[in-house]
Amino acid sequence: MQQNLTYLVKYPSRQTETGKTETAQDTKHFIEESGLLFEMVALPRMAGRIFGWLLISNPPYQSLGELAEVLQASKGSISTMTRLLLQVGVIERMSLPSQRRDYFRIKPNAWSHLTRQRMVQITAFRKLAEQGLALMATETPSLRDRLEEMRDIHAFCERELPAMLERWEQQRTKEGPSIAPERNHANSHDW
Amino acid sequence: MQQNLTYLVKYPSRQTETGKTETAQDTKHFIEESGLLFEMVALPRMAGRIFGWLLISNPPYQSLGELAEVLQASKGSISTMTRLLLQVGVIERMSLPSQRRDYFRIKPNAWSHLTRQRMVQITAFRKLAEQGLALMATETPSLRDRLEEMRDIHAFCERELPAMLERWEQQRTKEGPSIAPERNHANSHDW
DNA sequence: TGGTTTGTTCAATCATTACTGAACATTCTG
DNA sequence: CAGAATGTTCAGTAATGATTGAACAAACCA
Repeated sequence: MQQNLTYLVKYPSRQTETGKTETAQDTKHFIEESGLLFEMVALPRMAGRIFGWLLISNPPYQSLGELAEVLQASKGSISTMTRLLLQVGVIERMSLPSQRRDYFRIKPNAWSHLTRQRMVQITAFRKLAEQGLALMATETPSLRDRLEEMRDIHAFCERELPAMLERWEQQRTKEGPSIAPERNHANSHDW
Repeated sequence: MQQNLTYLVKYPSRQTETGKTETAQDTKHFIEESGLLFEMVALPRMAGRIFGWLLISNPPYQSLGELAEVLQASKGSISTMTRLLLQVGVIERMSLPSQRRDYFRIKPNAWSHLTRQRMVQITAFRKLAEQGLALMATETPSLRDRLEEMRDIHAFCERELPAMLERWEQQRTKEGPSIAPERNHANSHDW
C-alpha cells in the first residue's frame, strides 16, 4: 500500500531540533492523508498528494521535477495530475520570466473554486430531479414528493451557497489583512 | 457501456398514451444518469442506479428481488449496495409484518443525511489543515497562510452548514404540509 | 419435517482507472 | 547550431474496485 517510504530523506528541510526524522514521518503522513482525502471526494490520490505537498512545501512553489522527486512519481503522472488540478482551479502555474522551468503553487482562493465546482454537482442533482418529475408528470402528488424534495433542497442550496461564500469572503478580507496587510492575493506576483 | 438496454420492458407501467416506449427509454436514461451522478460524488454507480429507480418507482418501495430484476444486476450486488445506501442514510428498509420480504425506499430527509455525510469530509479537511499547521509551527507566517485559509474556510462551513440546513427544514415544514398535510415523515408507516 | 422463498457472504472475474516509462516536442544556452 | 534541461503524450501495465454467481443461512409454510 505504501510503497515509497523514503521520499522525504531528500527533503529534510523541515526537521526541527526536537524531532529528528519524526517530522519527515509526519510530513509523509500528511501527504498520504491528503491523497486519501482527495480520493474521498472523487479525485485521484496522486492529485491529493501533490496538493498536500504544495500545502507545506518551502518554498510554496514547486517545479514538476521537484514534485516528481519528492513524491517518487513519474513525470508523466505529475504532468497529468497538475493539469487536472489546474483545471479544477486549486493550483496555478507560475513561470518566472528568466527561467524555463514552470512552478506550481496552491492558488489563493482554491477553496472557493472547489465550492464552485461543487455547485455544478448540486445543479446536476436538481436537474435530475426535474427530469424525474417530468417522467412522473401524470402520477399522483404523493408519488412525486420524493423528487420535489430533492429538487427543492438543491435549488435551496444553489441559492444559499453563493451567499455563504460571499459572507466568507467578506469576513476574510475584514480580518485577514490585519495579520498580513501586504499580501493581496488578487494580483499575486510577489515572489 | 450500456449493456442492458432491455430491463424496462418488464416494467412498462410508466407508459403514457403519448409516448409508447419513449417513457421507458427516458426511465432508463434517468436511472443511468443517476448512476453517473453518484459516481461523481464518489459513490458506486450501481448505488446510484438503485437510488434512481427508487426515486421514480411505483410503488415507491421495492424489494431486493425487484431491484435486481429491474436493474438487471445480481442479488449480491444489490445486497451490497443497499447496505451502503442504508449506511449513508439515504434509503430505509421496511419489512411488512406479514411478509418475509424486505422493501427499500428513499428515506425522507435523505438529503439532510447526505449533507451530514458531507460535513464529515469538511471536518476531515479542517483537521488535515491543522495537522499541517502543527508541522509548520516554526515557519514564518506567510508560509502558514495557505493552511490557515484552508482551516478557516472549513471551520466556517462547519458552523454555517448546520444553520443552513435548519433554515431549510424550517422553510420546508412551513410550506410542505400545506400541499400534503397528512404526510408526516417522522413516523412514516403510512403504507 | 422438508421444501420454498428471501437475503447475505465471498471467492473469482471483469472492467476501470491510475501510473509508469519511453518517445517525442519545446525551449533555452553556449 | 548542437546539446541540455524541461514538459507532454501515450501505449502498456499494475492496481483497484465493481459485479457476478454459487454456496450458505434464515425465515416461513404446507
